Amino acid sequence: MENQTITIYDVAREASVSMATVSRVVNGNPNVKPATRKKVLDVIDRLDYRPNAVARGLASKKTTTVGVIIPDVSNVYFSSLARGIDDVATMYKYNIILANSDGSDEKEVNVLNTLLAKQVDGIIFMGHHITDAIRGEFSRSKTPVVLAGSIDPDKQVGSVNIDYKEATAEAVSVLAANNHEKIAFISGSLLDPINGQERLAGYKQGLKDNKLSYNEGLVFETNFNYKTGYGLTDRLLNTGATAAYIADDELAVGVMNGLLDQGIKVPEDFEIITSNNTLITEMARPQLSSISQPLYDIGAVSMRLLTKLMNKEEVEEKTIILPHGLAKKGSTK
Amino acid sequence: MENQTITIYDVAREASVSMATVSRVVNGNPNVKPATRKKVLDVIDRLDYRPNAVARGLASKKTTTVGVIIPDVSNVYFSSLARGIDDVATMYKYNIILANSDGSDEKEVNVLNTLLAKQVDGIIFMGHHITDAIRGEFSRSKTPVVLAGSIDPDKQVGSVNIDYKEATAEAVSVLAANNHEKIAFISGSLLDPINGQERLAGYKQGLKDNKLSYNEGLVFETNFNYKTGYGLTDRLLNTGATAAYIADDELAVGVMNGLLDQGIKVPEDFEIITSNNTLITEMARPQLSSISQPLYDIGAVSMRLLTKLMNKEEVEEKTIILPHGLAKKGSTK
DNA sequence: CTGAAAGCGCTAACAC
DNA sequence: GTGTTAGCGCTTTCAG
Repeated sequence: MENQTITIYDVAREASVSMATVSRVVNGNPNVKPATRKKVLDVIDRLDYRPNAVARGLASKKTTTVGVIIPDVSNVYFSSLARGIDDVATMYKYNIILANSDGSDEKEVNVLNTLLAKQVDGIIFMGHHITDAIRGEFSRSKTPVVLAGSIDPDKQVGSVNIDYKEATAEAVSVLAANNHEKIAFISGSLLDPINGQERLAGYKQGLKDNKLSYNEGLVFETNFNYKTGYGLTDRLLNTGATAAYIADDELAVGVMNGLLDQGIKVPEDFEIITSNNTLITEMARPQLSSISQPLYDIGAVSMRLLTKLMNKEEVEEKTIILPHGLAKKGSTK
Repeated sequence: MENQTITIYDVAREASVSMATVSRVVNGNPNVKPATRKKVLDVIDRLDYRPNAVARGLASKKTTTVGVIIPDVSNVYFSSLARGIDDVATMYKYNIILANSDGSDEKEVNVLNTLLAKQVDGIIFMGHHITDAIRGEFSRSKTPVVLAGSIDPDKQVGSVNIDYKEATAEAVSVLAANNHEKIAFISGSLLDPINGQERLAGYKQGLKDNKLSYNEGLVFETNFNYKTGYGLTDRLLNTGATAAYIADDELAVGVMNGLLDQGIKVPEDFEIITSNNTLITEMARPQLSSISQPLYDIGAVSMRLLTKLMNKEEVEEKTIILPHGLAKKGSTK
């Protein structure tokens, strides 16, 4: 009972053609007479032959798989991007090797290296910041890279994002329009460009646009976690803030629930605008007003851009900015 | 400016040894004199040599990658499993090819085939039911398979789950203890064994244990979606139900919010127990009481089981049942 | 402890 | 249109 794997050679023999011909029909090469094509196809069917993608990869130097480096798949923000990435990948016949990095600089480098060792045709990177180590690896290898929902001030590689600065400024303006004087800014590490540069700049811009002054005491540098948000209540109230822009939905629900549990009414006593408009903004009560961004599309467009890069097509602009919006719901008046 | 990829052969030449020796040091084979090992390592470092995993895969017939078939990564239930899978995979030096199936029978088969073509060493399958087509592919290939959080009545392949029947019966008993006469059962397709067999059986068992009679009118077959749950309110109330067991968290929040928005108080007028105890049960107000299951662990244990199978180790029991619990929160009295 | 040599299964010129 | 022939980069006997 040998379970001999059947190869292209077996098919060639059975069909009395050369392996080159078999390869041609398998790859849809038109230079094959219909009759022989049919003959080969029949044998393939009879023998239940399946091309070995690994051998093909070695011979052609293309694996039709791309690496996706993600901080944490179980986080809705990232898994939404991942879904968009995979759908477009499938559309273009690519597969995805998904690797969690936990946002750890060290893991990111490790993971990137094993992905490269596996000869992926391209890489999609999601992360809060690009370390020099990662940047070095990126430029050292000629494998195309696209950042999805991640900012690299250097703009050396492709990227797809929304205009975080503008979106944040708008959110702050909405809050300011309701006569709040003290609007808090609650985000993750300010060392991450998306927070420390984009969003913070947008916050300052928003304040300025509404003749409000910037006060460092209203800036909260924390992490994107429900419990963290929930625990922030006292510190937040102590600043005298009556509204807040929050950079993450889970964090925002935490903050809101913390306020509610202390008897603070949202939006009557405190207004909140969050950033990702994920499903949880709808599940929360009151529903959370939010910047809306096309998460699925950011992933999808990233992958589409990557296919072009892998295909060495001309790309007019590899720093893509997608449109955003503002969904007013129950946490603003 | 040739960017010639540097191969094991280059290293061998530079280090004045054979490629066999280089291969040995790269693979940690102990049969190498320390001195030569060092010499080789130095050259590897100097040349910045990186083994080509594809070539290695072809020669060794092992790719150190496993395929993961998932209905939808952007669903927290599945992405939590995926996280457990990836962590253990990384621990054992495997990578994950992640493929979304949308729960479509056809896509599942396609995806399975491309995964097999890519010579994955093993497969983790998540899905609501196992079609004959899939079962056929599973038995045809000798690639080991493990089901994660998915039931196959046939038990031909490995699987990791909790005891859904028992857990559901317990949930129903908790509800019954609060003197509800009409307890609804709200789940997904009853054609899926996990719902139609396990959970429904548990529901009936729970009713029986509490001397309540089964009434088909209280069984809701729907899908796991927030909006669907939200839209269920009228039909649900019309049955006269005053409590419900719900098979999915998003669905449960939908149902609850629908009730709340019609002025029904939870848990005073209506009690709810949901099934997955994901983070959203905590974010909801009131918080949702839930069966608790170790999602991350189900993924992790699945992957661990798969490593054993791939390694041809003896496995005492390949149908693994993990413990569950019941977390009482705000949606029950 | 080390080297030689034969593949792994397929693609890609290059002839005919 | 179709066949021949080299490899792709590495692992793995088998000698020695």
